[in-house]
Amino acid sequence: MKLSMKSDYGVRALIELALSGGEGPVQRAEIAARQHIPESYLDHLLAQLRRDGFVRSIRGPGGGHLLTREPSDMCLLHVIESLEGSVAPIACVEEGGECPHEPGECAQRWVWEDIYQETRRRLGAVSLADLAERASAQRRATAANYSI
Amino acid sequence: MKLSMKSDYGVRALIELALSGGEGPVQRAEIAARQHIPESYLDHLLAQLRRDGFVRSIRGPGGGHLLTREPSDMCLLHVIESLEGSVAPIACVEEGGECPHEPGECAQRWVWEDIYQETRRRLGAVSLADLAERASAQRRATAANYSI
DNA sequence: ATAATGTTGAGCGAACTGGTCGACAATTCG
DNA sequence: CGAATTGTCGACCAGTTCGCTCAACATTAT
Repeated sequence: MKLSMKSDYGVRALIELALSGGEGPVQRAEIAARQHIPESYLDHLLAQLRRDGFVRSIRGPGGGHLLTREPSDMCLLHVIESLEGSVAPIACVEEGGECPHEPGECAQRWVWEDIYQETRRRLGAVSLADLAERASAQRRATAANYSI
Repeated sequence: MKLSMKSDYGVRALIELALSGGEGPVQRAEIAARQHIPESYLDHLLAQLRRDGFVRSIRGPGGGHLLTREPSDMCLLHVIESLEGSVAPIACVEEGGECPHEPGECAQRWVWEDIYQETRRRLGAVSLADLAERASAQRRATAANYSI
């Protein structure tokens, strides 16, 4: 029932890009440092996110990574589904899934189906902009604490 | 984000016991056969469920497994938490958890916290009796189909 | 005693996770 | 042009988990 680090890391990376929006491409090393992600692992996540159209990249000196759209136009659900594959808690709940044991439906399925839909609904309601704003507010608070 | 087979199997086993309530102990082999669970694997699940007080067992010939309480008095949440450990989608959301990266709170945590609580709420609202009733209705329907 | 049953723990192959590394491609700058 | 900088891709790897098996043992009805 656990989410993998992929999603956590991936979302953090996107938040970082959102926070640096409009300041040109951000380099892998910088994302990794600021969000404490192993740099060579971040490769894979960025690759996946690029494949699914969340980021684009620029090679060569001065290159880096950029969001393809406005942070407010990207929801957490799509990001997680890109990285995690699916947030279905049990296989038979996904599109076209069937309970392998019982014909038609099994006794538990409706419960998980409900939880699945609710999870998707909630993740779909959160945009990258929401997360970035929260992260930035948090940084300001932390900075204020340090400066006392 | 997947539930393991443990929970699925374990819940099925308990449903089976609920359906056979009042008919004396049910043997491992019978539960396994009726719910298509590998018999020797079922051992571990029953052991766990016994440790956490959902079933008790009687040894020797004529022995088997019984629920310790009324099916209506056991909710899905407790069963799943016994078998799965926790339904927390991310570690920092559990009791006493802290985001290892960021001090205080991380930008994503609130989302997962909400989903965690909602999931627990929904699982807590479903009793074993509900599931057993559904399973039995389904069996009647299947039997009716076959008899046409 | 014997047979039927549950109990326990060791172990196993396959898959997955989190991560590293190295070769390569593209781009910029001198 | 060539060197430096950056991203891209795929192989690989150690460790863990998953689903499952098995063998040895404990308990009890007959």
